[in-house]
Amino acid sequence: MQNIPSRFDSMLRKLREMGYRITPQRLAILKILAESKGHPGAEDIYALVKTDFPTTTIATVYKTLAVLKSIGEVLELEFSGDYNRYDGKKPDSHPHLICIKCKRIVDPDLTSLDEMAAKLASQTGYKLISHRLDFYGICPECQQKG
Amino acid sequence: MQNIPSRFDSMLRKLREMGYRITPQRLAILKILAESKGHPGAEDIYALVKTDFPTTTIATVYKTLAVLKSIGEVLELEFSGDYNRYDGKKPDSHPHLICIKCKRIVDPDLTSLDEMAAKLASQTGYKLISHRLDFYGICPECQQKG
DNA sequence: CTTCCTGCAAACAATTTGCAGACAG
DNA sequence: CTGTCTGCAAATTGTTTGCAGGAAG
Repeated sequence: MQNIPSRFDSMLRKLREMGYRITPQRLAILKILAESKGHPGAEDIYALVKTDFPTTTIATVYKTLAVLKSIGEVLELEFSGDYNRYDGKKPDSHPHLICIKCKRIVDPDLTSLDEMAAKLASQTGYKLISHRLDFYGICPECQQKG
Repeated sequence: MQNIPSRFDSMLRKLREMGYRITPQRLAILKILAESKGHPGAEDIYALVKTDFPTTTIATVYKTLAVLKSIGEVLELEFSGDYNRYDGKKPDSHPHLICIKCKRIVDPDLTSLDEMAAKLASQTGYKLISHRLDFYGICPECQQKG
């Protein structure tokens, strides 16, 4: 568990380090990413930013997300049908558990994936950069609702 | 390893069973999926079909892929930036090893994922339907080319 | 014959881009 | 001041859809 201020601070520091300008819109987006418990999409973030900065547009959100992606401070989960989801709390590759009904995404505790990756790299000669592991299923709540 | 005729035949049989019509275009697409060594995208398939059936359109390819997906005879690998890729040889969830330079996708031999999934299901109460495990890296050839 | 499929074109939706004016440093 | 960022609108791209004619069964 990381506490909220530290993620916000480290994102902010990294932005400064890399020479990016600190604008109110960017601060708002950082705050949302650092605080959001789930894995919001661009539109979710946009809706939240707009309450404080009504003139903001979705393009600004996407541009800021692109910057954060490029400096490794946000993890983008791509979905070709649905919109992409963003994880600013744990920006490095990690497994996700996705409910195909309610679309909720949670982070399960899983070990042994790193060992698997290391073995794979030595077996194949690939230089592994990242990975993606998603499990698709139906969460307990949705199972009850039928 | 499955041999080529059997995948083609089982796809064809499944289509028949489910009451879908067997058209020359569909046969051509089945053949491509059953024979292709890689993980072609819709445009790749389209280009191949067009050599035999010049009037075919990409819409037909997508519609056929949708049918095959719905009966579980093809696995769709979604990418939000790039085009999706299709695997007709092994239509069930399995790990992939993706080169971020040349975009080649291969199937590594990995065990232990099923155990991991089983443990996850019992720990979380989710009913797991499928999963997706992609490793992104740089293949040996691309490492040499710099 | 009847229903499903094909081919064409237009529609879609998430994301990206170009540009002029605004603002951070 | 200067270069980057914002906001707006238009472009992009892979994929989907509606519909009329054509073919499978």
